Amino acid sequence: MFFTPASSGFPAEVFFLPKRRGTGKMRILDLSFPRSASWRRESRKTIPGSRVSARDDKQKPMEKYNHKEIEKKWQKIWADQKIFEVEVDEKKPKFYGLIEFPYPSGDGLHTGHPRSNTAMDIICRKRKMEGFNVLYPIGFDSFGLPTENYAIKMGVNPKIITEKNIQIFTRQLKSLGFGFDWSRVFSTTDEDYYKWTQWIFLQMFKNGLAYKAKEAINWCTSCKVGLANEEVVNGKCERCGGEVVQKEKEQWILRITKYADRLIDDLGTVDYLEKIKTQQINWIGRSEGAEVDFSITTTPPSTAVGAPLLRKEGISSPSEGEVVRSERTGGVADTLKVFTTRPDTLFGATFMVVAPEHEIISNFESRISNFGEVKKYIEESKKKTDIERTDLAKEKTGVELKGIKAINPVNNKEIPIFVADYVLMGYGTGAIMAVPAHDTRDYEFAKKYGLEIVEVVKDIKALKHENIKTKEECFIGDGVAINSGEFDGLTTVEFKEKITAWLEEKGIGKKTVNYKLHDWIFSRQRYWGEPIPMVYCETCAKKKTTVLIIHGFGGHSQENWFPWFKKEMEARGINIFIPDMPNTDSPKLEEWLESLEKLKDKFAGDLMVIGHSLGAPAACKFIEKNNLAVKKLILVGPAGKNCLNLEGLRKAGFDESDLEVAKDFCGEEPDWKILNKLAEKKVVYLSENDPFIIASDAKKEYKALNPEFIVFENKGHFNEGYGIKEFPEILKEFAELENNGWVPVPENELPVVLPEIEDFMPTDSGDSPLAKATDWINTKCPVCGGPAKRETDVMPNWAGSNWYFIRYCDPKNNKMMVDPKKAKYWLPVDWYNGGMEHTTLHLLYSRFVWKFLYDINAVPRECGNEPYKKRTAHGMVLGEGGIKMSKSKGNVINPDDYVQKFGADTVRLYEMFMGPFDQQIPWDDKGVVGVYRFLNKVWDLQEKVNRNQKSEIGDKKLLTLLHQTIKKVGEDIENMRFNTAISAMMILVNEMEKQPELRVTDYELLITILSPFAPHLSEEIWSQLGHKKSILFESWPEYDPKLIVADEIEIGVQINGKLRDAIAISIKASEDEIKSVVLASPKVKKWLDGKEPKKIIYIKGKIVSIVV
RNA sequence: GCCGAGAUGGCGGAAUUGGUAGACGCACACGACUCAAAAUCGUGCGGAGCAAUCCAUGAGAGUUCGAUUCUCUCUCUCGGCACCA
Repeated sequence: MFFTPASSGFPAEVFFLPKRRGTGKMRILDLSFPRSASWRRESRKTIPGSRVSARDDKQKPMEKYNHKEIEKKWQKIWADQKIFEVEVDEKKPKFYGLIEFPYPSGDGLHTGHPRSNTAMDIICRKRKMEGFNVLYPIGFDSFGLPTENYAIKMGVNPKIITEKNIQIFTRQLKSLGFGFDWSRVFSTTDEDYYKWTQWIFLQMFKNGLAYKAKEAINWCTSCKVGLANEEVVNGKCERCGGEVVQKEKEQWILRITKYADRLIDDLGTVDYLEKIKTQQINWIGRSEGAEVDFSITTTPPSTAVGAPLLRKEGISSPSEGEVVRSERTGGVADTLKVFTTRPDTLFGATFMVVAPEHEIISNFESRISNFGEVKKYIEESKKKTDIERTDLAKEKTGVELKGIKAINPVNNKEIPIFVADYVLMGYGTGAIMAVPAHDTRDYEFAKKYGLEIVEVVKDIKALKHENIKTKEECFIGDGVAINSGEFDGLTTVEFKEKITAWLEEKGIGKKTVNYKLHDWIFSRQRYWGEPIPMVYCETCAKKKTTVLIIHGFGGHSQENWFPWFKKEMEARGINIFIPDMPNTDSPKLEEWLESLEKLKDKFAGDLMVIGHSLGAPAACKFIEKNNLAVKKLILVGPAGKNCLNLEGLRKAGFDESDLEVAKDFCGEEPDWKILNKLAEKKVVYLSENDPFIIASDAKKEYKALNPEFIVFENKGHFNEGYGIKEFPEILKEFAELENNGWVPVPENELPVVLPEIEDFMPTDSGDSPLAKATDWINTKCPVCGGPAKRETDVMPNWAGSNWYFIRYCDPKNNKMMVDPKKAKYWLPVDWYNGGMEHTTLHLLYSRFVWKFLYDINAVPRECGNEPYKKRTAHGMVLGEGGIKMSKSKGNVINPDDYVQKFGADTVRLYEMFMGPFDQQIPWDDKGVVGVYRFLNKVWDLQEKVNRNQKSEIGDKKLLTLLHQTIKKVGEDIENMRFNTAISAMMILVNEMEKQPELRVTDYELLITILSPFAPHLSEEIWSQLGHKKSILFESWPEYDPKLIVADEIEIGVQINGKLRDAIAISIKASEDEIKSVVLASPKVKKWLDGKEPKKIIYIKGKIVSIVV
């Protein structure tokens, strides 16, 4: 280790400090180093070569504690006695402490890991001593790009690298003595684990939360992988910094947006740091406002200015001035829909802006007179990378769409339409109404192009205080309406409400909520991830499914849950028909059947029919009459006379003519036996309080049909009056349907094991490297048994880390994701600590997945709808000099060296002592020495302990300090103020050192409160004090409230606000006594200089302030 | 640009219902032990001054008997978001 320069002749130790991190060199002390004069003097006298033996002889006999031996010994004892291995124990309260499981990178553990791990270890050890059944698990988040990239470079299977890295991490983590339950360890790359990650995906698919769609995705040109929006930072890849471009690709996507509201609202029920909550809320970015339709007119102005101009589908654009009403369904209306959070500024909307990608531009191509110019602008903006687009933010550009105008619905004014890239297609509707008087961006744009600015909100503050000037000419705050016709004088809040109601009434707008959050792109075109358990079957894809919904009496296609359902089905690539039936208000069965027969030719593939209300009997007759083979028949209502609830209908207010209609449809029973044969699967929805159908009768009547009955409490027919907007329960009926040919792998075939391949290189075409594994790809279709191909994309890294904390409760279960009994006991996590860098994505995703699992009862109700009760965050450990640690900078600090040199306890203690836990702190090599000295002092104190004498020795002051320290350490741990807790213990130890003798009980208390921080040392001392059991079985000490009050206190004396004196006085002294003592003090007398005090203020136990 | 956090000795930091600024640790200086070094122990350690004292918590103002703590203005640093309508 050491070498002696031949020229020097000095013992090597004089000149060389221990090896430093990173440099690989010895640090050489400069001989001109200005050491003490005596050192220089003495060093000149030294005789080379005579020292080493002398040192050995005369070294102070003080035995330093042997951290290497002690730490090894206690780590073995903890493991042998399985002290941290826990099981469900209903008799004890549980505590589940969680840290982010590490990614086993090739660099090994760095100093950031022990910071979080030690903190939670301290908390968990304290909880254990407080009597809790503590679960503190560990595992590895082992899928991921760095390993895969390394594998590509070295040509080794990532599996081998991962296993090796995990071994290194395991050894390192064990060397630090964390109280992990190692019996529960797993890695996300374990087949037993990712089987359930895949299972969760399948549940999402079956519940309509996973879909495959062709979408422009963020494509990292360097990693050759699609990224979630969340993974793109400033237009660059979060991971490698490579350029990100848009690429069209079929992707698996998870509907996280469905949970957006709950992900915000439920934050009210958890104990997270405020800033973490804010980050979640900002990321989801919910904003409430209104959608408003602006009609479009062509110039020269149409004769019907202000009337909405509508266009039939298929006609490229209307002729001048023509007004065409579109069909209610299927037509593309010529309105420009905008989203605004400020509908109250509608009167100030003087122009409109659409994003370059907006369809209106191509729809009106022939009417836009300057289309060439527009096209050029669009192409230029497409060429800009995201970075350029943001860089150019200062200067807004755009082109007017000449030849078309929009009409402001509130005042019928014609306003121009622009295309500009400051409007984003991805948010709202991709079009805005521009209100330059009250929006900075619109203001900038209007100024540049000389557009009209109409002020419609008056600043109330400015009205009250005329001298206050607003900073800019454009006022964006709330105020009072002006220039807004009948709405003048309303406050912004009132106005928003009124105008939204007005828009809804007129049918030109509605209240809307928008989110920044997008659905989560879940495909990665890589190798080292969980295979997505889906199979593509061309036969099934061709087959296609047709869904037909027959609405009820007085119904039509645009109401109830039908529009929502149509969208859901279309997203799955399913043909769906919801025809408007003839004479809906006085329907005749014959007419309906005729109209349905006309549709028949359009059906393709398997047919599924839903009959809703009066549509139910119509559906039955339709199928029977036309001898249609139906894959599934769903009836929501009575189809025959026996279960028709005539009494209920009368009570519900239907008159006799209505009942005649019911009789027309239901009077003649369908032939149930034939229907039973024609329909492969039958489901009947019932509700206990449905006025149309009596559930018990229905069950009898439908007996011959042999259906599955689904009974809802209050949802079978109509819910909440007429027309629920969404009916998610029904989606399950379509779960096994093909999604454009995508078929889920049957659950009993999981896991879909990642095949071993040789070439991991991703392709420029955007296909996963798995696409080359032909043996693996070709499989059988689980539905039709024909040849099919496996999905070759894999899941993102987040997939495994979403739910790992659930699996810890029951890591070896091969029957289910988690045993509900165990989940019920351990979950939710009581305290989760991790880095700030994971408080948006990982936290959001895992909360989403938890909520989903909660909804489908995969985690029991008792666990609640939030996975983490409490979430805190630690600051990053920076390299020396305050620079972020990175391999490329060569300043990564490996805790191994410090564990070797100073021991695990020192590393743990230093990581906690270096500064406030939540702030980022640079690592300081020298600082480590301080806590090492402290631990040695604690060890050396053993010499002072009087083991026989348990009675009063030592003074009361020490006892007071001891109990104050117990109090402080306990409180500081709870608040994660570990640095001050350690400092308090240092003060106590310094004080104990000064004592000639120590009571063994006092020393034991010190060791007990120190034990969570420095467990090895504490255990060793504890056993040397004669205890047989681990200190972890000791209870956490309580301080004596009487003892924490000192007998004598020091009180400061201020004269005219300046501190002039301090006097020591008994705690029992009264205010008057204190005042007289103060006034008698010579220093005070001197400063008073004979003057009479005007006022004497006494703050109890703190200060006396004299005013002259 | 917006949101959030922060700025205290040579360094990491402590102290807030407004009440003795600089705890604890590092570094440094001197001393003890040693032939010597390391380790250890002791003393000192914000600045100016021989001292009494004065000045000091990013800068400037204010409230108060008293402000690191509260209010206002400004500067800088860090983190998050970034044309989100």
